Parts: sequence; C-alpha cells; structure tokens
Amino acid sequence: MDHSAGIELLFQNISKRVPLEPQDKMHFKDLFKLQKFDKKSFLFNQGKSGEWNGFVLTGTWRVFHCDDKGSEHVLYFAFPDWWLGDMTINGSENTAFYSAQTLEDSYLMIINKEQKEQLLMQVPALERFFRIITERHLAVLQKRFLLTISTNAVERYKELIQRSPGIEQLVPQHQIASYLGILPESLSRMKKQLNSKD
Amino acid sequence: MDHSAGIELLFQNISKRVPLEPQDKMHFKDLFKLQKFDKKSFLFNQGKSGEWNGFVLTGTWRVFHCDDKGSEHVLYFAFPDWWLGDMTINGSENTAFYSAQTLEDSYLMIINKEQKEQLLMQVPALERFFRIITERHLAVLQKRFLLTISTNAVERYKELIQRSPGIEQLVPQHQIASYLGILPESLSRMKKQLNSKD
DNA sequence: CGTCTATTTGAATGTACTCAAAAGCGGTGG
DNA sequence: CCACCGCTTTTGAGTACATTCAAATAGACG
Repeated sequence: MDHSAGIELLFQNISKRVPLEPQDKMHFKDLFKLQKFDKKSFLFNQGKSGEWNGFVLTGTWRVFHCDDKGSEHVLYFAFPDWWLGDMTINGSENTAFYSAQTLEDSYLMIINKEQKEQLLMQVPALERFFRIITERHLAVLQKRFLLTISTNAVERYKELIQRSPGIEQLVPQHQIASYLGILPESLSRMKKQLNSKD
Repeated sequence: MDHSAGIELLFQNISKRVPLEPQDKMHFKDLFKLQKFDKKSFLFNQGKSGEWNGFVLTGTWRVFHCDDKGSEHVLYFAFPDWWLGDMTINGSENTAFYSAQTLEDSYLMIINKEQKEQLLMQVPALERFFRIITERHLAVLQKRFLLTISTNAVERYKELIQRSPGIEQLVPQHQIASYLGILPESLSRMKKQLNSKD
C-alpha cells in the first residue's frame, strides 16, 4: 500500500457520491497522508486532542466511549472504505469524546481537522460529499437507536449479523456485545439459546 | 407571523453558523413558503412521500416512528428555531420513515426537498450550513444513544429535564416516556419514586 | 355533563445485569 | 514442544429494572 494507491481508493469513495474534477483531486492529493497503524493503536483518544480524521484502506477499527463507571461502549466499527472521525462538541474543551482503535494492523489516509476545514472551503464538492455522508450516518444511527429502544437484544443481534455478515469473524464477541448495548455474558447466553433452537 | 418575518428568523438561524451574502438571501426568499399547521397536523407522514423540510417559527413538534407492533417512538421534539426533516434512505421506495406532527397550532417555513437540493448546489454557504447542523444532530444522537445503552431510565429522565427545562410544560408525559424509550406506566412510577425522595 | 384520552396504581413476568467462578484459547518463553 | 499467562467465553445463582395486562382515577374538550 502506498500513498497514490490510497489516494486512488479515497477518490473512488468520494466519486460514488459527488463528481470530482481533476483539479479537485490535485487539492487533496497532498493534504491526505498515508499512515500505518499497528494493532491496538489509536487514531484519536477520548479526552485528548482528536484532531485527525481518517479513511480506512485496510483493517478493522472500533470507535468507542468509556463512561464514568469505566465501561466501554462501541459506537461503531469501521472497515475498509469507511471514514473515521470524532465530531464531538465537547463543551468548551476541544477534546475527543470517543476513541478509535485498530483491531489489527491497518493503513489509513489521514487528514488534520483544520486542513479538512480549509479543504471543504476550497472544494464545494467535498463540502457536499461530507454533508451527504453525515446525513447517511445520522439516518443509520436513528434506525439503530429506534431498534435499541423498541426491541430486545436477540432482535438487535439478528439485525447486526444480517446487515454485516462475517462481522463475527472480524470482531471479538465481547465487542459485538458492547455494540449491541449488552454485556458479554448476556451475548454468550443469548447465542446458546439461539443455537439450541435449531 | 408573515412570510418576511419568517424569512428573517430563518436568516438569523443560518447566520449563527455561516456568513450569508445578500444575494444568498435573495435566493431562498422565494423558495421557502410560510405555512400554518393546525394542531395535530403533519409535515410528513411515515410511509408517504416525505418531501418537505421545515423550519419551526412557532409551536412544538414531535418526530416519531411507528414500529411493526404499532408502538410509536419519539425520535426528537422540535421547538421554534429548529429544523424538521426526514432524511431516510428507505431502500428503493422513496417514502418517509418518520412522521412529524404538531402538538399545537404552528407556523413553519417549508421547502420542497428537490428545491432544497437545487438551492444547496447554487449556494455553497447553505451546503456548508447543512453539513454543520447535520454533524451536530449526529453528535447529539450519538450521546443520547450512549446514554440509552449505558444508564437506566432515571438517569435519562434527569438528563432530559436538565437539558430541556420546561419540556414537561410543553409535551405530554406519555410522549416524554416515548422519547426516553420507556412506557408511560414506567415513567409515572419513576416520577412517584423520585418525588417520594424529597 | 359525558366522552375520550392521559395518568396512576397493582400484580406478575421477562430481560438483561451483577457477582463469582470455571473453562477455553492464543501467544510467549523456557 | 510444552507450560504458563492473560484474556475471552461460558456457566450459575440471585437481583434490578422495565414490561405486560388490567383496572381505577384524573383531566381535557366539546
């Protein structure tokens, strides 16, 4: 994986939503950096600066928040071709509310938040792109939220493995439990129940 | 309340996030329509077209989804100076996933989704505006989601009345229960408990 | 005043949590 | 190659929180 291959994947990802002119591509060619992340390293870290956004080239990531009681809650997983970012308004302090950690060695295209802001000013197509994908993220989370308050963990588990088949090969079970909003013990019991019904 | 007063409020709302040129204002002056909604009427309706976005001038709204079992779940309430819209990707069918209903007589500035898309193309500042407020909505929902999976209903109730003091005077209790993701009976019991502890 | 809806109260049930401990699994060093 | 360590998953018993179903009370609106 090298820089120009990463830029090309990034370009393809954006082109799925908005048309990009060659001069637009020139603009972000230099602003995005390729970076390798070792397993278990962080792109941003709760309570710290959180000034980087990333586009996943390879590897699986988890974005999570650690609450006052010390429990971690997975907000989402990110796979190749996904975007990673913390868009928190964390009061006056400008610290991240979430942490992003790789589950395995990973390559990202990363960009500084300030530079991203500048880039969006210069390239209206990108502003449009991020408006569109943010709307999609919001729509997805709205449905997940409704699913969470209207059904039990069994339904949420079924929905997840249907929506993301193969996720159980990529992500350890206790983190899937965290994503579903339940404890690892509960997920284990649940799966036992489901298997016994075959 | 007349059209130019509505446009003025809308202009002020947008100006809080992005600078607007006089010619930008000219652009949407005619695209936004003032409309009065009687109590209990809808801006968009689950399963139907859902082609209107709105900006609340007066009145309180609820946006909710009705699940397969027939239960309604409040996604959010909207007050004056808030935006209303359904941004669902509902598969191939282009129908709304949510309904928006007024709790009282209300005035909105409304715009057709197609016209809005055109407007965003023409006015980059507006594209930027909607990117920013969508990010904020996402950030708010992320926190609400985490609160929902990490705490019990008492904590969520306390958080709500702290964040929106006076909401209990505007919204009936069973709809607050729905927003919290619990049944009206549970909220009633909860409040009794809380009162007995004073 | 009567009807319709919202709220309260009660008893029984279900779902997931807590605390505790055992079993499984993967990686590392001897 | 095996033994050990740390981490993940499983299992168990008891508990907390919110639901279900049912009925009574209170409030709002015409």
